[in-house]
Amino acid sequence: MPEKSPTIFVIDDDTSVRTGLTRLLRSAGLTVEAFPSGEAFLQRPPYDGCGCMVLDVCMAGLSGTELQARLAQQGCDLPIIFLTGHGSISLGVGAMKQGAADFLTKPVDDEVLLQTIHEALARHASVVRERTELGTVRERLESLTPRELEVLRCVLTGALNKQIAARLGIAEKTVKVHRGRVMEKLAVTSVAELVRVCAAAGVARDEPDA
Amino acid sequence: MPEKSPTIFVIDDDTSVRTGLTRLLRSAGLTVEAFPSGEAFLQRPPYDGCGCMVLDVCMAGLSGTELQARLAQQGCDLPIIFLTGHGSISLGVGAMKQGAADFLTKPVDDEVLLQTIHEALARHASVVRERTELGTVRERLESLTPRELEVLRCVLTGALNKQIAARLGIAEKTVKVHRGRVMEKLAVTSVAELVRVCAAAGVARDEPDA
DNA sequence: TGCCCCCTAGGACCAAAGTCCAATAGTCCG
DNA sequence: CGGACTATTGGACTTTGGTCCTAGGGGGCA
Repeated sequence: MPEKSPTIFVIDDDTSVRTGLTRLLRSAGLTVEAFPSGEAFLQRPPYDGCGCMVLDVCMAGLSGTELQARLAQQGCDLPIIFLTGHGSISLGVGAMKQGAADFLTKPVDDEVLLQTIHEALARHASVVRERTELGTVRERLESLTPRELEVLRCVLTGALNKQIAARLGIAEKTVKVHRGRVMEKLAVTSVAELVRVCAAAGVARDEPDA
Repeated sequence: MPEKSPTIFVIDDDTSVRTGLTRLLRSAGLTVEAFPSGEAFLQRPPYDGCGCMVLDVCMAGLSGTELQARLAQQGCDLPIIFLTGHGSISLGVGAMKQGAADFLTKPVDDEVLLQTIHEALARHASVVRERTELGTVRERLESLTPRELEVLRCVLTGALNKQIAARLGIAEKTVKVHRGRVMEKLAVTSVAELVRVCAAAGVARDEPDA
């Protein structure tokens, strides 16, 4: 199936700006959802697809940067393009330090905005892809029993089965069984693959000493 | 031995600013080198230790952002803190997008600058550490013969010795020999370690099909 | 020409990993 | 109480991986 088309979330408390932006982006073939405030956006069920946000810095209630902080804290990875009427350098630089995709001043040139959005979408597409793959691996990792996870951690250190057995106080035979199940559950066929998927998923390996 | 103390490179075409900054930073216990222009800094032998740059945006000759681009292109990873008298939002945001550590407006508060520098140094220290480790691995990788490298790439895919032998058209025995030498030269004792160091050094693995 | 490095590889083994079948025991849940 | 799941292990093998020692052929270099 084709990927779901990316969605642009426009958030601005000025109705005319909102409708103007929405019209512009829709006419460029983009899917748009517009909100009059950060609070309104937060009401929305979390979006986990590809997309980006176009966010006014200065709004009543939650400011743009406050919303940015809130979203970051929630683990939302949508790239944020800020728009501002009367911003300052430090505001812009601060937003960028917090991970904003860009920070544009109003009135913004239509072409520049579209260009910026497309760059953000392109970068975000790969972020989403990676996140999705990571999800699969995480799911598989969670199907491991505690013992299997222990064995996995040892395997990641490069320990031999007999060393693992000694560390866990069980027979080498048992280690082999767990190890086999780990490979099966994680759907890998070699230690090389195993190390890679675990590295991607951030599985800590046991410290080899102790 | 203790790490060499980090060096701050101050670049500003205004002599009084330069001496002022130098004095401030030295009194804070930092090592400083000051230059009147980007060109002057580029004359200097490349610095590969930990440090950071404090760079005026607007200078005759190479501008701050031009120097930033030049350094990035040369692979210099020193964090850059920009200082500007009359900057614009887009200038600041652009510098940040290009990877600047921060972008401060003059007159800059002494405390803020020192704080910013210390943050940059802290982050750069780990970058340097990582770069150093990477260098060791790269060196070892270069000591591999072409054939050993081929075998390594196959091993990273998780292929069995016999599969590697088939793909390279040699005896399994020979694969073992190469493989053993690879492990020795890279100073690792397990496939798990091998995969990790190669991932860190960005060794591409062979495509398993073909 | 002689030396060194690289690639090759066989023989002889040993250690490690993985597999199939079978079995015991504890825990948790309906 | 009877499954379902987990953890554990034994036996019996097969396959793989890795290490000695030995050794020939090709290429580059002093």
